[in-house]
Amino acid sequence: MKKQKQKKEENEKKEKKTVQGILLDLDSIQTQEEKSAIRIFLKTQKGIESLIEKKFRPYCYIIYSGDKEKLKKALLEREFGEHKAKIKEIKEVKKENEEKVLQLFFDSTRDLSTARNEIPTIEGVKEKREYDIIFTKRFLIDHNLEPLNGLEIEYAEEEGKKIIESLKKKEEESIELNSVTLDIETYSTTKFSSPKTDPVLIAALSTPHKTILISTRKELKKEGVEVTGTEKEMIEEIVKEIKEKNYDVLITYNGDSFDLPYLKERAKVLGTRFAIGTDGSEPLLRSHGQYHAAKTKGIQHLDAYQVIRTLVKFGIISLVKYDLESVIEALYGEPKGKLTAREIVEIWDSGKNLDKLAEYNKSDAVATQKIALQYLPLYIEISKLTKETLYEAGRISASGMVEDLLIDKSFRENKLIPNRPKEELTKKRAAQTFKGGYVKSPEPGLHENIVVLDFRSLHPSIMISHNVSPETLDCPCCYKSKKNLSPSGHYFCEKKKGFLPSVQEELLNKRIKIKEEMKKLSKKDSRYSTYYARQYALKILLNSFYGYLGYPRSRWYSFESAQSVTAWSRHYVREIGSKAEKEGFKILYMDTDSNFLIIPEEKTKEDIEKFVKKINSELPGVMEIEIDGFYKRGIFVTKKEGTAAAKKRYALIDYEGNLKIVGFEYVRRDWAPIAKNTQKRVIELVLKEGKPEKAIETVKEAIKQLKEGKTPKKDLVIYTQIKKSFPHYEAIGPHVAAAKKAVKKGKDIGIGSIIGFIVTKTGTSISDKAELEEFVKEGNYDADYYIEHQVIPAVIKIIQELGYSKEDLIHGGKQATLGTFN
DNA sequence: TAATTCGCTAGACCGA
DNA sequence: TCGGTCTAGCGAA
Repeated sequence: MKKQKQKKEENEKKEKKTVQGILLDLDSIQTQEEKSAIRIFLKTQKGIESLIEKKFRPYCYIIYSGDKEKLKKALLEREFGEHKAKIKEIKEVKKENEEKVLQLFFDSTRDLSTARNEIPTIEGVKEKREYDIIFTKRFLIDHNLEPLNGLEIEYAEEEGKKIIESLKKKEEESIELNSVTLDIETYSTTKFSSPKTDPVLIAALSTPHKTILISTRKELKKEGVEVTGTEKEMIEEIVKEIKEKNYDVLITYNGDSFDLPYLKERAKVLGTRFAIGTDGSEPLLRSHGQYHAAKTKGIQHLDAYQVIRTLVKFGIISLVKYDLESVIEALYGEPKGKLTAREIVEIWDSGKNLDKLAEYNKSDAVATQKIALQYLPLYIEISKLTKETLYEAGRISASGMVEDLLIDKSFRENKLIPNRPKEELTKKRAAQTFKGGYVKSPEPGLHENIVVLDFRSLHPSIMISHNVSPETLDCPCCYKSKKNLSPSGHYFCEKKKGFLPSVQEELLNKRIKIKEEMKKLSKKDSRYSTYYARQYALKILLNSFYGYLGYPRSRWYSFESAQSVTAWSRHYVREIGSKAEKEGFKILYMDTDSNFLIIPEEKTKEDIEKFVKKINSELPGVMEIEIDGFYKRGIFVTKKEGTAAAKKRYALIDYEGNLKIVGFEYVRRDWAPIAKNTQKRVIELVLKEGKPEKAIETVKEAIKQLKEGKTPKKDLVIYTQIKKSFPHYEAIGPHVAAAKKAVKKGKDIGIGSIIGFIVTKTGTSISDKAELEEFVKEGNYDADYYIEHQVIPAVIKIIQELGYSKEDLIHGGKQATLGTFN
C-alpha cells in the first residue's frame, strides 16, 4: 500500500501540463550533463515563461564514398579536439540530391563545432554538410516552427524547471506585442560620453500609453518623473520598470551601439547589473568591426536605427541623414528639437532648464517609438517568413532572408543544403561580372503625352516563368529547349520545377492571395495593416532572389543563371518597345523594366490599355506589364559633357500636377539644398506652367542671394557618407578633408558616418575650404563655389533645353547691376 | 556582417 | 595651369 502511494506521488510530480503562447525567443543552453538544449521563451497570458527542450540534438551530415561500415566505425571511435568530443550516433539517410549520406549526432554544439574541423580529413569522408546551421535555427526548421507565431507546449516540471515533452504550432493570425522604448541622456566630460566616467543623467521609458522619466535630480520631481537617490538606484529602477511589465519588445534608437552598452558598462562601474533579460541576464554585446549589436534574452531588442538603415538599403525609404531628428523630419515632416552634448552638460551643471532636458529625453523616446511601431508589423512578418526571431529579423540582410527561405525549403524537400563558399571561391566569383539591364538613350528635350509601362516584378517573374535555378541550368534532358532558352545561350529544364523558382512561386501566390484579401477589407480594418506588411515582406523577399543568384557568397550562386535572367530582361524590355512602335507609339526611353512611350495625337488611353492587354496575353508564365502612369509632360536632358542624352535623369508631371523627379541633383543628398531647391523650382515652372522666363528669374534670385552673402547656412550643407577608414582613401575629397579636420577637433566620425559640410571662404582647394557644418558660422561660405559648382550645374542642362544659356543666368544679373548705376 | 549592374558627376591627382 | 584619368559617392532599376 505504502509503495503504491509513493508511486502515485511520483506520477503526480511528473504530471503533464500544457501551456499556450507566442514563441518570442529561443536560445541554446548547456545542461548539467554538458548537453545542448533549447530554451524557449513563450509569451503567455501570465507573462513570459521559459521552457526547456532536451530531446533535440545537434547534428551535421557527411557525404561519403567507399566502405560505409568501416567509415562509421572510424567516426564513432574518433575523439575530436582537446576535450575529446565524440559522435554519439550515426544515421544513414537518403537525400533527394545525394545518395551516400550519413547524419552525425552530437551531445553539444561545442562538440559539433570541434569535430567539424577534423571530419573532412577522415578517410572516406567526401564532404561535410550543414555543419554551420545555428542550433536554434535548426530546431525551428526541423519542428516547422516560427517565431511570433502561436505554440502549444506540453511539459513536466523537473526540479523547478519546465521540461518540454511535446510542442506544436498553433497558427495565430495577428499578434499584439507589448513594447517599451528606452532612451537615455548622458553627461560628457570630453567630446563624447564614456561610461567609465560619465553618469547617465536621465532615462525615458515610453509605451504607446505613457512615458515615465527617471532621474536623480530632485528639481524634476513631478507627475511622470521618478526621482531616485543615486545613479545606481536609477539604473536599477530602469531595470525594474522594464522587467516588471513583462514587455515583449525593447525599442531603442541606436541602442546596439550606445544606450545598451552604455547602461551595461555604467551598471558595472556602479556595482550593479543591467539585467533586463527575461532570464535575468544582461544584454549580450556583439561586435564585428563596424557592426555592433546588443541582444537581450526573451524581450526582443529592436533598434530603430538598424531598421531605418535596412529600409534605406532596400530602397523602401530615402533619407539624407540617419540621426533621429532628421529621420523624424523626413518621415513625418515634424521638426524635432535637438540638444547638443554641450547644452546637456550646461543644463545639468547649472540646474537651469532641467525641464528642457527632460522634455528632450521624452521626445526622443516618443519619436523612436513612432518609427519602430510603424515598421514593427513589417518586421513581424519578416520574422515569421524567415523563421528568425524579431531581434535577428531587425538586423537581417537581403541574402540572409533568401538563404533562410532556401534552407528551410531544403529541409521540407529532404535536400542537402549546399555549403557556404570558401573565401578563395568567393573572390573568384567576384572577379567575373555579367551584363545587367538595358538602358536606352532618351531623346533630350521637352515631351508631351507620355505613358510609362513597366514589368511587374521583372526579375522574379522571369525566374518563375523560365524556371531559372542552379540545378535546372543546362539540364541534359532539354537541350536548348526553345521555351526556356535564354538569349544568353543557356537553357533551363522544362520537366522538373526548379528549386529557387518553386520557392518564389509560393511567395508570389501567397502575395496575390493577400492582395485579394486586402481588396475585401476596409483600410481601417486592423487586419489591413497586417496584410499590407505581409505582402510587403513578400515583395522584398521575392525581389532579393535574383541578386542572391549573382552574389559571390551565396550558397546557391549561379553565374549563368543570373546572366540568363538579365539577358531575358534585355530581350523582353526591347520587345515591348518594338511592339509599341509597330502599334504607332514612339519610344522615348527605356530602363531595365520600363518603357516610356509617347502617345501620338490620334491615340488614346484606351489604345494603351488594349496594347497592354495584348502584350500580357503574349508574355510567358507570370510575366506581366502594367501601366505605371500617364504623364502630361516630361523633360530629358543631355549629359554634362557632349551632346549625348543623359540616362537615369528625367522629370515628369502627371495630369494632377504631381511632379516626379528622377536621378537629378534634387534627389541626391550630396548636393546643397540651395542647388536642389532651385532645380526643383525650375523643373516645376517648366513642366507645370511652361514658363522658362520665370525659371530664369528663380535662378538669378538664388545667385543674387548667394552673392550678397544672404543664403542661410542650412541651405549650403552637403551630406556625404564616410565609407572607409581614413588611411584607405586614395583621393581626399572635400567630405574626407572636412571629416579629418573635425576628428582633430575631437569629433567622433567613423565608417558609415554621414557628414554635413560647407565650403567656406578660407582655403585654396575645395577640400581645403570644406568644414563640418557645425563649425561654420552663418554667412561664412564661398559664394563662387555655390554659384559655379552647385546652382548653375544643377539647372544649366534644363535651361539649355529651353534655348537659354549660362550667360542668360549670369550676365542678366550683371546687366541689372549696371542698370542701377545709370 | 556584406543582393546585382548601369550610369552620372565631382573633384583630386598627376604629368606635361 | 591645363587636360586627361582615376577615385568616390549616390541614385535607378
